[in-house]
Amino acid sequence: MDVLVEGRPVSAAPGATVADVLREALSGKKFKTVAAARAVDADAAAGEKAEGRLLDLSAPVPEGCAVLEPVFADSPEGLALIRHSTAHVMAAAVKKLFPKARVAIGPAIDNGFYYDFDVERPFSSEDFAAIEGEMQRMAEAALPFTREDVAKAVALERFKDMGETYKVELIENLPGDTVSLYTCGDFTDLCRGPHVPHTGFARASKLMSVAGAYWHGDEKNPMLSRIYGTAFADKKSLDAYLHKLEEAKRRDHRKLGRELSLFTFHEDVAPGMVFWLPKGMLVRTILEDFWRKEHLRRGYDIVQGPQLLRVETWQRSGHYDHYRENMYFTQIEEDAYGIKPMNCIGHMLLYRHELHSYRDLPQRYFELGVVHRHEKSGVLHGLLRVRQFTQDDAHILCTPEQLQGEILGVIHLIRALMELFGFEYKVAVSTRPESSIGTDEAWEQATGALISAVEATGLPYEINAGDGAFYGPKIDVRLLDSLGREWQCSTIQVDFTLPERFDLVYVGQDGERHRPVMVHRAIMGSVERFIGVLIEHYAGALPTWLAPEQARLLTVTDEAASAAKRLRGELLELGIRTGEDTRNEKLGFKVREAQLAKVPYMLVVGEKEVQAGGVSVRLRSGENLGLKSVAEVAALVRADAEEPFKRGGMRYSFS
RNA sequence: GCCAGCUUAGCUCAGUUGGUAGAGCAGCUGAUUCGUAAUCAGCAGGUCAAGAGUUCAAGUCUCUUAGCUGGCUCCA
Repeated sequence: MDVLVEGRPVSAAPGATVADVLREALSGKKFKTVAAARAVDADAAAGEKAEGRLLDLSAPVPEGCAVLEPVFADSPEGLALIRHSTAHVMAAAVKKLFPKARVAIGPAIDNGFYYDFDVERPFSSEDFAAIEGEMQRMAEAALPFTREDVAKAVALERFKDMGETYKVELIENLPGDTVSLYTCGDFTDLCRGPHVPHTGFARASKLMSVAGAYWHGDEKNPMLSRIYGTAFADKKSLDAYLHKLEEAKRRDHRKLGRELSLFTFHEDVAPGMVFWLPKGMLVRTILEDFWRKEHLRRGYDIVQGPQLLRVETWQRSGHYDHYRENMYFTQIEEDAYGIKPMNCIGHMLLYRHELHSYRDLPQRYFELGVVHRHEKSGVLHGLLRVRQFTQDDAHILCTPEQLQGEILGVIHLIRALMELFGFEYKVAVSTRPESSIGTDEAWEQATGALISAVEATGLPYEINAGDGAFYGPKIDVRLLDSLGREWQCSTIQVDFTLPERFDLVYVGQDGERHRPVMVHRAIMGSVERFIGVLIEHYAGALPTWLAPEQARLLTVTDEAASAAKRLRGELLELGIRTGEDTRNEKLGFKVREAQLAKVPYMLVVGEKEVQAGGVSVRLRSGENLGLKSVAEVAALVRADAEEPFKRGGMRYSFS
């Protein structure tokens, strides 16, 4: 039988293993880094999309196999295998050191792997040294991973004998009559495979952290002790990854927020609520001003509703039944009030203020609305997950015929904003959750409208089944932070239910009253979160249009102080946010501080500049532009600030 | 909420087997007037997160509470 390997035919003798064929086909050196192989059958190979299946190197070449592709250790697929196998090695080490531990599951994940254990005493990072030591010994021994396929009943018997109750449960729920087991050293585990040939592939690994995790992710189940680790094809890649993590810590918005004096928290006073310092508030103000103007330009009306609404209203809206857990309540005299967790009710009551004609629709209400949501304490995270935040919220009331167009308009606005900042983002459509209100028909209609709108834009998207809001399905857009974690920002939700509950109407062409459709949408999502992601995205060096201090005058000696004060006044007049550092310090020190504050333009004023009536310009990149006049500096800053707006459909009014 | 770890000066962190708290930066004072990432000296700054317990003695050991950090979806 002939098999194609890297485009060349190789003969496979009867009974030959995958390893035999690959060793034959590849030079000896190259073969050493092969972790597994991908086999494609003859009939599948003829098709366009031949995916094939992964095989152990020790497996026999399957009947009818036409193509064998080596999976190299440093390929993404090979890495996943190494990580999965390293999880087994870790489990073996844990079983050796803690014989009572019962094993649950141990998959490879994005940047490594984990394994869950049921132990009397949860693991702590102090256990790592011992476990890593044992793993290292196994890696050096290069023990083979051996596979056996056994009948389910046999496997059940074996794992029951070992007291591995989680594995027993897993086997019971597996389809088919046989299961595959992998043994490495003294440790046998239920596993679909494949694995790397031996534990030598697990030499570049490191345990990262411990965490509690529920069996099957369900909080009703027992809590297991999870150990996270990572593994790479070689030590160098592992070190590079660890270095990258260190770098990411430097971009952490919480650290930068303190260093740049943007915001602070007083966790004991108001956990999960932001105190905005002057510079941070300035960034917010600039962003919000820009955003209000952009909304006015796009036909939105700016409105504002109250913070507190009486509890009866929340009962009517359904929030009391479906969202009470996350709401704050307060009692004054005889009346109970709920602090708004969302802005929609206010906007509906605004709509009810007058009778609307179909000619007035769509009506788009926009509000930078402050909402409070009582999130569980364990999930709070800097600006990215807070309890009080500001939504760039809008509610669009329109006729059913206008719905599609309105959704498209919102998606275009999302794209324009993402392009302005150069964000990468992911789109998902979330469908009806268990706890929800409204008819099946309305849900289907709304979900269909969202999906066809996304498809019309050609953006790739995924479906999150059951992840919708209680009143309607939604489109979500998620951004990534410096560690690659996803944070939801934009959301578009179609709602046929609340207009019903609050009896919203418009008068149609026919003179009859009709029910409008409501679209809830937020683009930044939360101004707090969006700024948090922005800080990490730019590593604190905000683009010039958003920089709280666009330029800073640095004096060389006291002699230049009065000139600096005058120049600052002139720049402020020209609309440049300018600071000054006239302290009695060396220039090098002032440059360093301005650099750390990530001020885009450093303007040095010394004897030379006073003589010439200008400033010496240094950029935060370190580049020196030489002597410039005030007018030239203002033009430079202005052009720099406006630059990002040349890309998309956004407008920036310099003021 | 649950699991682990953490909480010492404004910030970043030391603090030995339990013996009574220390540094750098920041702040204040003074000297210095200096050319593109840290001038020097002095001063001041702490109920060691809060509370309880063990002990002759607790930052250190035990318990409780609060907060923070990382996890808790990705099917052996």
